[in-house]
Amino acid sequence: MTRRIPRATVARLPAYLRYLDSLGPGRQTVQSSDLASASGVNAAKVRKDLSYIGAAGVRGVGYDVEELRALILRKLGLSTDLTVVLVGAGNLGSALARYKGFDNRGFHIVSVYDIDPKRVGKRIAGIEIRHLDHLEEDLRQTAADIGIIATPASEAQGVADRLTGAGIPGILNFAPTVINVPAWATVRQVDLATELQILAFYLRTRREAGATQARTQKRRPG
Amino acid sequence: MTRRIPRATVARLPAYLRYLDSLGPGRQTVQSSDLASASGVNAAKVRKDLSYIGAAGVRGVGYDVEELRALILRKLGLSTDLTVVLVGAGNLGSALARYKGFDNRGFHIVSVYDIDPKRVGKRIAGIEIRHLDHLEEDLRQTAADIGIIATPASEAQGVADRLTGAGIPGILNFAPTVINVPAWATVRQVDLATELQILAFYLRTRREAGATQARTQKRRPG
DNA sequence: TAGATTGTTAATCGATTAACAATC
DNA sequence: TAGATTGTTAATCGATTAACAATC
Repeated sequence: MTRRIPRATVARLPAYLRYLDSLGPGRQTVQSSDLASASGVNAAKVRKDLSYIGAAGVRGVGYDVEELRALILRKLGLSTDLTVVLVGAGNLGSALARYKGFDNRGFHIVSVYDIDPKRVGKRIAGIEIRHLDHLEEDLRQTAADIGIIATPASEAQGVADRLTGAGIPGILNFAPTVINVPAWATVRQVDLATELQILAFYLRTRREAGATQARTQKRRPG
Repeated sequence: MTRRIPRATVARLPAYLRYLDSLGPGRQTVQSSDLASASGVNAAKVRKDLSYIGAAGVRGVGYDVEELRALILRKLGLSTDLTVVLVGAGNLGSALARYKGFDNRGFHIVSVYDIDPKRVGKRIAGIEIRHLDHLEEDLRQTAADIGIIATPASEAQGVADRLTGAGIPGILNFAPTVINVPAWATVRQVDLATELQILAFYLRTRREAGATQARTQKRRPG
């Protein structure tokens, strides 16, 4: 009987993995406190997270680096590489196609689609850009695990429908719009401008807190 | 006395804003249920979020679109445009420099830096790429609100130190590593490969749930 | 054994949601 | 007035954290 892994824990596992990957080959064990400071959380939380995935630490010693790494990879579903198709070969799409960080971590972009005749037929990172019309037949030949959407917002839902229609269960959406998919599929949304907007909120808050503090300090008798 | 706005609420405000922006000029009011379905949350949550920022809805009618839009912009600290410097003019950095979604939403990239002599002096989106050595003197001339880091992971902490050292209060980090900044500054991290890894987890979980279901169904008497 | 660190409990905190009175 | 929708309460759920017994 497998216990359910909390969402928040899942979201932190990649950070732990990244830290483990950054360690030299000489390192045998890690402590929860190391993982904590490397990923910006509390050591108790790290231990709790690791207990959710069933990691076996040794009291007084820590966790075995290789064992923990393999366990996280397995739990994340990364024991085997995943195939990815990318739709949208514009600005962002091209950068994603060339991004080394995907391939390094076992995500292989197998094809790139666009509808712009000026782009179709060209190559990015060695992959020929195909017309979106070929999507369904290509996927019948070779299924894919994940579709990345890097189109304008106006096209995103239509592309998502075609991706899920062709059986792709996972979508990473970079278009700045919420998309709906069937219940059996999963979407994650990355909105670059949203990130800046959230940052802007905290800048404003800090600025005002700072101003308040300055006023408060001024009021103090010198 | 301003009430503190919860983190989760802040993270949703940009989605509400995006929906309001998508409405035609004819639309006078919106209901919490509209905002809810457009941003994938519950209508009660929308109303709670909006009450945190002090929105004045009208019972039986809804919220005034323009008033709400202006309020969210103000609360997010977007009443005035913000200036951004970008460090790293590689693959991803170049795409970010050209990304229309930033400028559209009031984030103006004013300069781009790199250390590669093959890139320095060239232009992206009309902005000349300058050598990183000029960062501090440039920022003394014209301060900036936000620094975007799009360098390799190995350089990210050093760049963050220089950005905060030059007084930049907000950092959006695309390098796949956690960076530390002084307490008065704010960082947000966007890790593209991490997003795929989290997606992979849910794909695996769904796949296994589906397999279990299939087995269970098989066991049923036909 | 002494020191270190895990694994887990229990308390706390924060976010979500249903439900409905208030009121346009 | 009747219908619609907000604003808020109260219950619930999930995540975080301190603290410490267990144990290598």
